[in-house]
Amino acid sequence: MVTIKDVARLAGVSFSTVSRVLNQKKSVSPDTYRKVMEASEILQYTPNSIARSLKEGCTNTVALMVPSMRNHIVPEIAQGVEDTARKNGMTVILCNTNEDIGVEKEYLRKLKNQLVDGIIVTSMLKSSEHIRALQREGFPLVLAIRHYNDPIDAVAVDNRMAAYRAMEYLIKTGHRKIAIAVGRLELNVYVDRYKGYCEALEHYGIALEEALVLRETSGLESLYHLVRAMIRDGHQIDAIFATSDPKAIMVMKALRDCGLRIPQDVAVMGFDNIEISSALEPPLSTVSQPLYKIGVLAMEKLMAQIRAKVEGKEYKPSLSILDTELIVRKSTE
Amino acid sequence: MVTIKDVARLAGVSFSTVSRVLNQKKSVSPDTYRKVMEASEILQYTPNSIARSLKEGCTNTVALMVPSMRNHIVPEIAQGVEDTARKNGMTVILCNTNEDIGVEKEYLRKLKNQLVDGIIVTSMLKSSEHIRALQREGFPLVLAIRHYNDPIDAVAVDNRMAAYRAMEYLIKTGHRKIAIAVGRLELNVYVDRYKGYCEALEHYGIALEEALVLRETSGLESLYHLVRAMIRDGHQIDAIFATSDPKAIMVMKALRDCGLRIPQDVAVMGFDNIEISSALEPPLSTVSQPLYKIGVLAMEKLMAQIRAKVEGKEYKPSLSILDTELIVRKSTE
DNA sequence: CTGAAAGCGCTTACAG
DNA sequence: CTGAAAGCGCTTACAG
Repeated sequence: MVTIKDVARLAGVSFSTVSRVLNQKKSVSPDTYRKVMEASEILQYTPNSIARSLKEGCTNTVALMVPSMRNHIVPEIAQGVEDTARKNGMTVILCNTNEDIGVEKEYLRKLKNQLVDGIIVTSMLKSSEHIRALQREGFPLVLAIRHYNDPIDAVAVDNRMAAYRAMEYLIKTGHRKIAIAVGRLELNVYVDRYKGYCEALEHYGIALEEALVLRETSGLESLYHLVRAMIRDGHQIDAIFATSDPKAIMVMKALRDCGLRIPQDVAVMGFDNIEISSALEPPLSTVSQPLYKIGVLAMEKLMAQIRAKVEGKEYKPSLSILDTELIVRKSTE
Repeated sequence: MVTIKDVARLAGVSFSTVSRVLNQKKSVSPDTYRKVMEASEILQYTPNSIARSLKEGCTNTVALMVPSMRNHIVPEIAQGVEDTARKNGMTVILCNTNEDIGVEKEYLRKLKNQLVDGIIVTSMLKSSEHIRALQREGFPLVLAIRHYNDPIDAVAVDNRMAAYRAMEYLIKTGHRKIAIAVGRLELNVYVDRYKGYCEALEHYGIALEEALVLRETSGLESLYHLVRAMIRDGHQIDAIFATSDPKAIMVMKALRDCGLRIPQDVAVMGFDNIEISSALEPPLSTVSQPLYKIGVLAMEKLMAQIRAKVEGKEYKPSLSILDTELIVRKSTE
């Protein structure tokens, strides 16, 4: 391994001079500058960032905490985070909690004092008190997607409003018996989408029927059976609002297996606009979330927090709400 | 930040004793041990891993280099890598090259001397000479999915054989005019799947028709147009072998838009078995790759390499080929 | 303009 | 069994 001392020896100067040349250009003679740069080039020297981190007290590294790589929206957010981090000379550590709050705690403990300058959390649960504690200690922290109205920097969409708009579209195109396939209610995104569903029904004078509320319990498969059971029990429906695209795909499969046509018998609306939604048969109407942008913005906010902390300035956390877009395709025609 | 000195002060011992207690249990009196552990507990002390890394010369961190988070097989591999790393006290850095060899080089340069103990590369291209150079320097390195018969540790599947078996199934179920939707040939996985296609045709005495070879150029959309053009030009086909599931989904869309039924008019075979393949209409026949296991094994091999390097033992790189499985569903019935 | 020194937080031989 | 010292590779005031 090439160190600063090797460069100093080859250049014939002290190693503090090498450091000075490589970091701040001020106060070095042109001749010294040239010698150091040449030696550095010849030896292909790159400063040891571990040593620099220890000295500087910052690592130029952030953690991205995700609930699972299998979650369909995670990769696109990670793409945004990593792109932005890389462009700014930062490195991203991948922390997968597998939706396990114990693993989350473990990771935070590990990351807190040392490895990272800040954390982006996409796995926040209502009960994640250790994350709130971290923020109170002044540790740079940004929530993405999942947030619970804490005074913590966050980037998300207005799930209630987006769901309301999607429902409104279904209602205005003549649907009245609209079921919902809703995700685990421990996640506020699903609570909010469910609220939007209820509010739209209420606003348009449609009674909420508990039998049409399908609650995903154990994975996508459970939804398949709930849809089939609802149909088998004789509930007449003309639309289903699925609170995520993978749920919508499973709902479509269940409906087809019941002999129902989409959209002639039952319209299906999704949420997320994952890549393949447009290639399905029929193409899936859905709500588009700007996932990449959420990743970018989360990283930018985190860097702003880190900068403020280094400069000793105050930073005021805020909630950024990005726009969603209703994508109408054949599944609701 | 709590340091070893704070613990030493509270416990009333020297900081070297604290380190000794916390690292190797030998040669400490029970009383000292107790005092240090208590103080450490009270202060919630965790050793600064940056300082430890600098001293030890290793970081317990590895890099996972991926071509893109949008690549459908990447998240599942990452899941396997991260799970295995975490269970072994290692941390994973996410390096996204976006299929850009310049970014890849940049990352390697950054990671090489310092941050990580080893690298898992899933983005290897035939032309990635800098990766070969790294391996020759003795840097712990494992390739996953993509490899080119270099003497480098690698984990993959036998794409040629898997494609051959998939084609054999199509042929044995009565298909003769089989088109292929093949990915970019700079990736050996597609070259090998294409070879399997050719060999199966040859073995069963079916002539290879260049007009039935659809080469994806710029993204999935290009395939859509190639399929439609082939049909419009009057080429009679009874099956399409798509070399990945996303390609198969796009192919299915194109066929439907041509008024063709799947599988009655044209059977469709995919490759990868991504989660939603079973929920498509019709459910997609495909080849299942053990992606999670590939991630796990890649990480295990990397740890073995790192261990060998630390212990100064020799390590012999090897290629691990995992089994694929042909999944027959309705799209080829 | 440049070198010697201190110090970031730790680990580990080396004395005692 | 335990403390003092050296040193990992760097940065940055401090002298000169």
